[in-house]
Amino acid sequence: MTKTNESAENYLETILTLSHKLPVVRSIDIAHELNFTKASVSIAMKSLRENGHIIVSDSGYITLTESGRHIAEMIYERHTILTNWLVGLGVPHEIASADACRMEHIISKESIDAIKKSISVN
Amino acid sequence: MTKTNESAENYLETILTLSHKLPVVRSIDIAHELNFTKASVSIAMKSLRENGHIIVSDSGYITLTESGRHIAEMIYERHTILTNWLVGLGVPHEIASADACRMEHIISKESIDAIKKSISVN
DNA sequence: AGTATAAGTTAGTATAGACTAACTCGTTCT
DNA sequence: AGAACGAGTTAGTCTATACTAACTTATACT
Repeated sequence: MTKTNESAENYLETILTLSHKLPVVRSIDIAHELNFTKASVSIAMKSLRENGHIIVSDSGYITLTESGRHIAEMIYERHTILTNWLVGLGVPHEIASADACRMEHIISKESIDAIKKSISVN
Repeated sequence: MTKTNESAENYLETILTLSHKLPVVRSIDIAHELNFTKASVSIAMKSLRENGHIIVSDSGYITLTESGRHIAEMIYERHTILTNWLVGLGVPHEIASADACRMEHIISKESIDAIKKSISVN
């Protein structure tokens, strides 16, 4: 249930953010958002389903489970922290966000906490 | 010649740092340093050789070419910047260095420059 | 000389994560 | 009814990277 690769984290985060933008989230929406093929998303959703991170309704509507939401929110928070911090250093938002998207999966809890603290101090 | 994956960058950086610690650098030294097998390093060295990033002598001594050193120094500088910056935020050195090791390959030039600038200001 | 050891190489395997092509359904439009 | 489209799935492929096992070679030691 806790097993997550970088790619799984990314999908979960995307589901979370799409759920804020769209009435329902389907595989095809994720494919469009990430510029992946339907096939790739289909396989990824199968894996997320099997690991208990999402539930897919008969109509194909995807919702996060407890564990899925937990991961998605953690990653999303990291994304926000990293983006804000880079933007604060003068990095253009577009670039900051793209960098955050890659860093959010690999940075340690210690480092992200330290960054968070340093931002709140300013 | 300019093609570098994350793994190639890592090998080149390791060759550079080992060359500061050892009289000569061999494949086996890299394997020990990175905790990879001889076989993995052998294949990686073959690829670095083919891409013109290293030269391997008859005795198996590895040296960086111009392009190899260029990449290695760039990555090493990033490593130093990121580590120092995280340590400055209160992250233990061990953890900071490990995080830097992963971030150094994926962060944009813009962001690394911004971090560098923010450190020199302090 | 003959064996042991260290280093390097090769062949074949595994995993992650994307892709294309081709198929199935179900809804919609004429 | 029948074609068309949209969404999802499956099978098979590709690349990057690491692995194990087995081989070669050269040095080194008794």
